Amino acid sequence: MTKSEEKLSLNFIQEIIEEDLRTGKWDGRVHTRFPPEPNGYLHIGHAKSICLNFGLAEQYNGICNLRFDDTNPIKEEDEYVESIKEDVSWLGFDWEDRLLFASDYFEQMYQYAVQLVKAGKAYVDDLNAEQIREYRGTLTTPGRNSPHRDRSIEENLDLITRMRAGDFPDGSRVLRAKIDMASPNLNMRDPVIYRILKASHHRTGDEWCVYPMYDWAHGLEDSIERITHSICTLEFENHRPLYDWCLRELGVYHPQQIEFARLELTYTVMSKRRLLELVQEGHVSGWDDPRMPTISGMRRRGYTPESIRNFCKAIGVAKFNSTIDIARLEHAVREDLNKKAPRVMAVLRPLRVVIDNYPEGQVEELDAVNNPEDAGMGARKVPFSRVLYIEQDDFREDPPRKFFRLSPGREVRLRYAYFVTCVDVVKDAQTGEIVELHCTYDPATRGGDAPDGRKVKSTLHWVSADHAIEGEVRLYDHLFGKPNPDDVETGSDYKSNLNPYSLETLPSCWVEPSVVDWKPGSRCQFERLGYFCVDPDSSDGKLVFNRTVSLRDTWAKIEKAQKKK
RNA sequence: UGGGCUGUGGUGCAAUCGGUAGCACGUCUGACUCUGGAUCAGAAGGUUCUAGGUUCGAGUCCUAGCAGCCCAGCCA
Repeated sequence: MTKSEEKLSLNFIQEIIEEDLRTGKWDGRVHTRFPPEPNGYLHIGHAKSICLNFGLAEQYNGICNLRFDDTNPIKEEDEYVESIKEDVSWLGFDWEDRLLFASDYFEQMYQYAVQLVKAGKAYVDDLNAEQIREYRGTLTTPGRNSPHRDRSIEENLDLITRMRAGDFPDGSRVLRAKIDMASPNLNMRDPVIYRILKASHHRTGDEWCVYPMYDWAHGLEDSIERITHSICTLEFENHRPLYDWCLRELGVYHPQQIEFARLELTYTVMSKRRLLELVQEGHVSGWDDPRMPTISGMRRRGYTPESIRNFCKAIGVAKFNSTIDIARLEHAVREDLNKKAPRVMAVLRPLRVVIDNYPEGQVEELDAVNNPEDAGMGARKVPFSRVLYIEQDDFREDPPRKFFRLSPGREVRLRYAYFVTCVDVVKDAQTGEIVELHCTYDPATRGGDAPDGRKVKSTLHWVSADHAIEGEVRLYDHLFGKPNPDDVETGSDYKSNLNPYSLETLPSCWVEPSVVDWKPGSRCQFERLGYFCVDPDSSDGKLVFNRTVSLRDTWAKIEKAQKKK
């Protein structure tokens, strides 16, 4: 996309920002924030928000804070803070010196609450949670005022002081904003803004026993940090009137809240609750299981930060609740890895091949290009010898139509090596299973080109049996079998759609020796198969590879179409 | 007779604040190729939720419907 095209199609948030810049609403400033609650791991949906907030700041010469919205000590942990920091920075964003915590504003937020009480706009309520719910009314009927709604300011002040001092047990009292119990927006029916929680906080320890609720805290955090555009997801639209009310009543700096649609992806689930459930029930190996849509899972799977950022840019930002086809994510990694990943040959399901006319004991080091897309990535040597492995899929004794690979009597090219022709098929006497192929090679085709100009229909990857190193390969597929995991029979839940084939482990594959020293995280393309990366489970003796994504596979499509007929 | 938001090809997003629907992903052809990859060229696919209305002209404006999503935590 060129600059001028980008200008022509601004998303609705960019439009707001540019208008603000034009009118000087924020003195030309753009200051956003990414405000995660440290109660779980980040996923690709958060990546959309991160790219949006940091991206907007970058685009308009502004800044973006990383702010932990840690107002509920019961759910929050340092482990999550650390993983979130790692993920945001891995994605390529820098919060510089603006690593912030809502908990650092607890005193100020409390003082603001006192101010609200003094203004007669908040009161301490003795109703319990159940009673508050009853008094709240329903979607179609108005609520009723609490009997404690009209306490004197003095009494409220005394009560809130004692709440903070720890005089009352959990749940016995709350501080409520005094707004309107008949409002059609339930969030405005005297929302609770402080609750008593005698819980230890991951940063403030036991300093506090009252904690602010989201609606009270969030706007104040934005205000204190002098955020200009407070970007959040659609479900907070109903909260905006309250966000505005709080800041207006206090008469403080007042950012603009803007809501956008959260990301949904086909074949996966995105809610923290469900991801946690998958982890806890052992459907996946952990938050960083390569099948998870978490940032840590995708990192382990082999996704690059660039591919995720490109994906987020490509899907756009709007207010329509949409579901993105996971093929777009896969497209984004392929596009990036195609340019960056060195090519390697590996055979996943080995079929032994003996080159009958190749001298026993001879080994040749053949030249192979590391990346045809980038000459700068150089070349390497791969050893060739008399006994090789090729992919089982690359041979058919009885080739169907349009099958171009090896079959009896047919000549194909071994990549960077020689033309070979299949002359014999050896089968297991008992099972009839093909155990070995015999071929002859044409010495004149060394390197892969025939001096007489003859062509072959296909090129196969291969490894030398004596030189290849053994490795484990883990193939991943979609976590769920249906585009929409919620598409279930009545009575069962999304988990009944878990894809039983989402992980296939191939314990003994053969990889060309150039990868011996590779470390976890290294990425490559196994030619003709897909993009892979070295998993942390690798040990000195044995490398473990994760398949990030397969290559586009035209033959698989043809085969599938043929089967349908 | 709760309120808020949204509705454009299979999917996602555009359309210079009325000018006659475009891009991407996906799908399907073909070319090229030492990856059936990549690349390149092309095709199919939309009565812009519906019905009225304003206008020379409406995806854009008006009216009335319909559908979907969100809200009754002392979660965020």
